[in-house]
Parts: sequence; C-alpha cells; structure tokens
Amino acid sequence: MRSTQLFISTLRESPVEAEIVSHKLMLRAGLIRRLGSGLYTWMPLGLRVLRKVEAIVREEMNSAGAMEVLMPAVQPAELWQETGRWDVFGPQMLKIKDRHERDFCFGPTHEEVITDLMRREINSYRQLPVNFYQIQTKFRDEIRPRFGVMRAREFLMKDAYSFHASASCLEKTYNTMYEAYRRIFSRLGLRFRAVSADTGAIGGADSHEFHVLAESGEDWIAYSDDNNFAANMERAEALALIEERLPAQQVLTKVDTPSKTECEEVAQHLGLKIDQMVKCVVIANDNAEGNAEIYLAMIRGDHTLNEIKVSKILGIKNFRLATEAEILEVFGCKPGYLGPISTKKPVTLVVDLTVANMSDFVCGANEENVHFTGVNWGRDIAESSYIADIRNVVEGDRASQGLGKIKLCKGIEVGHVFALGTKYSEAMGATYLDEAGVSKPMEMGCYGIGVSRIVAAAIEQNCDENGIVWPLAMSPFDVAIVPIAYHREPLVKDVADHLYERLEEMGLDVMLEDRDERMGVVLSDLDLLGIPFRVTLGKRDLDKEQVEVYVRRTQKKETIRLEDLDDWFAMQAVEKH
RNA sequence: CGGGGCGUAGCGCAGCCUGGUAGCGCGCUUGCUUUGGGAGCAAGAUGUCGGGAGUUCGAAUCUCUCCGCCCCGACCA
Repeated sequence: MRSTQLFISTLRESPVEAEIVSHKLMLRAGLIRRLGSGLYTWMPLGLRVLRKVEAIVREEMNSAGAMEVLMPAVQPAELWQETGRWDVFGPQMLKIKDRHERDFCFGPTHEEVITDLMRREINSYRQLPVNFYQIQTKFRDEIRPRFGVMRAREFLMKDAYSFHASASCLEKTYNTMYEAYRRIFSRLGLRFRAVSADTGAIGGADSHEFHVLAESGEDWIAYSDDNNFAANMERAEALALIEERLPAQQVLTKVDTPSKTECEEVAQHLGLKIDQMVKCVVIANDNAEGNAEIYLAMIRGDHTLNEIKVSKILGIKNFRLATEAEILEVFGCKPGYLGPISTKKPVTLVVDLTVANMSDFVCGANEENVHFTGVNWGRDIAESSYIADIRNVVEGDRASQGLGKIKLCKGIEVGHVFALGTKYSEAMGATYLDEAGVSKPMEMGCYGIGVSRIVAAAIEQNCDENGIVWPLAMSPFDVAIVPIAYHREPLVKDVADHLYERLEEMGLDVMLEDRDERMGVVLSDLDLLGIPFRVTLGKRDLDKEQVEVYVRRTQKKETIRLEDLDDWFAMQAVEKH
C-alpha cells in the first residue's frame, strides 16, 4: 500500500492524557484517536495491527476446533436475570432501554447468550462437545478507564464457549484451548506467562490467565524459580514461614511507642526485626441485617493482606476495611496501636499461618502510643479458630509446589480460560440427554482474549526511544520502501515501483513511502510506526545498483546490492525464528 | 464513588496570583531556496480562553455553578 493512502497522522509530542508508553506511542503514531473516556477510534494503521492480531487468533481458534459465530452485542435483560447476574454485574454493565421501555444491556460478555443458544440447539450427548467463538466488541463501564485501549470501556474481545457431556471432556477442551493460547501469544512474538488465577465474576472451578510481562502491568504474578508454579498473586498460596511454634520465652510487656504506628517504625524503635511484628488489620462485613461484623486480621509486619483470600475464608460477601469509627467502637483506640489483647468488645481473630506459629511477638496494645512485646498464643491470647493463608506471597517465599523460591513480576492480562462446570447450564436449564436417556446439565468452559489490549501490551514490550518496534506478526507492514525524491527522480520511481511489486510477490506486506516529505520526517515517522524493515532507494546508490536496508529492532543499516535483496529478506526471516 | 489535579489554536505550553480584551514552540497555508535523518527565508490563517451565571466601567484572570478529562484506590480481556 502507498503511504499516501494510509492517512499517516503522527504527533511529535504526546498528548498529556497519556501516561504509559503504549498509550503515548499509539496516539503519537496515529493508531488510535480518543472519542471519550475509554472510547477510541482505530485509525487505518492501527486497524491493520488489530486485524493482524485478529487473524492469528482466528486461525488458531479454527485449528483448535472452535467454530466462529457472531452474537448480538445487545442482549435482553431476561437472560441475565435467569443467572442472577443482572444485579451481580452491577454498574459495570451498560444497561439500556428500547422504545418499549424493555431492559437490555450492551454485552460485557456472552455466557448467557451462548447458553441460551445451546439449550435450544443441543438435545443429545451425540451433539457434544461443541466449541463456539466470536471476535466482537464488548462494553464494560469500567470504574476507571485508563491507559488508552489497555483498559478501555469499549474493546475488542475474542470469546469462546465450549459445552460438554462430561467434566473429563471439558478438561480436554480446556487443555486444547490452553495450548492454543500459548501458540497465539508465541506467534504474536510476546513474552508471556500462563498462571493459575482467581475466577472472579465469571465463576467456575479452575482458571488460568495469560499475562504479557511488562512493568506497567496492573497484576502481580508469582512464579517459582524452578518453574513448577505460577499464579496470580491474588491466589498464589503463601505457606507458613515458621514450621513450628517455639515456646514462650518472654513475659508480656507494655512498651511505649510514641507516634510509631507503622510496623517498621515500631520495630526500629524497639530495636527488633520486622519479622517479630504482627500487623493488625480491621475488616468489616455488612451482614444481611445491615450490621457490620468486625474481624481482626493478623499478618506478619512485613506482609500485606490478601483481601481475596480473606473473603474466601470467611465466606463473606460485603467484605471491606473497617471505618475508623468502627475501629474506635470495638478496640477503643485509633488504628496504629491495635491488637488482639484487651479489646473493648470481643472480636474474631483471623490469623495468618505464619502468625499462628509466631512466639514472643509484638503487636498493638489498643492504647495510644503503646505496644505489647512478648505476646504469645495460648498464654496471652486464646488460640483462634480462623487460621489460614490470608497474606500475599513475597519474593523469596518457598513455593507451594516444587522446591523453588517465589519470584514476582508484573503482567498485563491478555487472556483467561475458565472451566466453568455447570454454573450457567444449571441456572438456565441447558441440558442434554445422556446415553441412558437421563437429562443432565452441560459442562461448560469459556475462554477470552483481549484482542485490542494485546496491541497495547505488545507495544509495552516492544518499543524504544524512537517509537514502536512491532513484532513481525502484528506489524501493520513488514517492510517500507523509502524512495528518495520519488516524485522528481524517474529512475528512483521506476525502481521503487518495481521493487514494490517484487516484494509483494514474495508475500511481504509492503508500504511504499510516496509522501512528498523530506527524508528526516519520513524516517522518523517510520521509526515511530515501528515497521520492522526498511529499504531506502536513492539515485546515488541506485547508480551503483545498491540499496540501503535497515532493521528497526537493531537500528542497523547496511548497503547491499539490489539483486541480493531477496536473499537478505530470506535471511531476516530465518533469524526471526 | 472517595482523594488529588487539569481545561487557553491541531499538539505541547505561557499568561491568571496583582482584571484593561490573548501569546510562544511545533504543526497548517502560499511563495522562493533546499532535499541521503524532524530545513531556511518571507508572507499568512486559526481561539466562543470548557459551558452558564455573577461581581465590575471592563473578566482568560475574581466568585458561584455545571460539564469534560487525567492521576491514586475498589473492577477486568
């Protein structure tokens, strides 16, 4: 394609609204333009990238045995009321009314629609398993859209749904999809990691997330250095760091800790290590009667509370941090000096595995500017019946599987596979008749990929000070031909036009730079746009039957003979793999 | 929604405190000279200063109000 046909619209400076590098570069390269908060137009060049990602996803879905469909974006409320998610999904779902005042939503996901379809279409185990997917626009009214298309409200998603007559069959497809996802992200040239994950609002038993590794990622990933284990930190198991509780050595003592509210400060003040400190976090749950149940979560001073783990242990739904007023009422003291001993009102303790095995530790005395040292279970505080893993893992922890140590890195979630089981099929009566003629709910799996997010995630991983450096698989073009003085030098024009055809015949996606711009502008635009290869044609070189070739990723240029160009490209393709 | 910040030309910004009717860089238009990595000279165009109301002889500037956007937290592909 000729660059004059592409509406190249680059910005020298990045708009202030952009925070992370991919957002800045997407705006500067003119791949996207913002319409409103979390709403973006894909410009011609950006759309080419999106389509390339889509094509790879489609290919791999098809070869994994999934069938493409296209479901409506607008969905009737009744379906969502059947599964109870009309209310559960909450304000994140864009709810709309038609002219008859009937309720609809703009689909944030399609479990209900596909399950409705399946209950109509599937009668017999003979029709199972099936796997349907679509690539479609979703809308989620995010609390805080940010980072451009990374967390947009309207976005492009590939969602697949499989239905089975048995859990073992579901497991098979789940694994097939898992492998298909690995192939997709590998083919796209991304550094990624598959991790086991929490199932969140979608529900189900088992799930894995696929994360593109990047500093700007919003998720922490925990993995073991022997690679036997990888999980989202939300769900990564944190083992007890103390095997066995030692007997008490110290007596319970009140110590002054003026204005020392943080564990680290208290430890420093007392000349102790932070692993002798216990951090007390007050959490509340609003129960059905509208009363707040208060719990005290106890974790070691250097640890942080994992709220997902806590809510699972207690089985509480309206979990939140307690307000200062609630804390005063129960503990009779401000946060900073809280502890389990002599509280104003009785409070249930939720104790981390590590804390449960600590002895002679330090915690607040429920008195301003005072802590206790030499605190011991059994003697000073009653043993708690809630002892569980409630903290986030930290680097260096022992991994729960294998012999490795935990490491942490940040990731951008680009894919998620769920083994849902019968959650939706039971709620919506999606049943089939088995061999014995018995009606059973279908086993179900669902599998998502954030297609538009992948574009941004790829840039996070592949850029330098001059702009984007596309992986070959998703670059809008493989190569740019840059003729110097295309409109003034007949020889240059002639060679450029012929070369354009020749490279296209070689199966390359070629952009011919026919804008009448000066060299510096063109070349810096191409760097910004991230086209992997460049062939520069000028009269000076052509008189010697030479051209200049340039590799975006290495920024290396070399001059080669025109006739060697085919071989050069062949070599680049080899080096790529 | 809670906390913080911003809205002045297409983009990046100054002017606001201390009211006097709008400026800079890049971009854009035209002409000439240039053209192997973001050109030089000359001449231009472009703003309801986010909207509305108020104070004032006079408001980008002060006050009120509404709207939009961004950042930090709870959500997720």
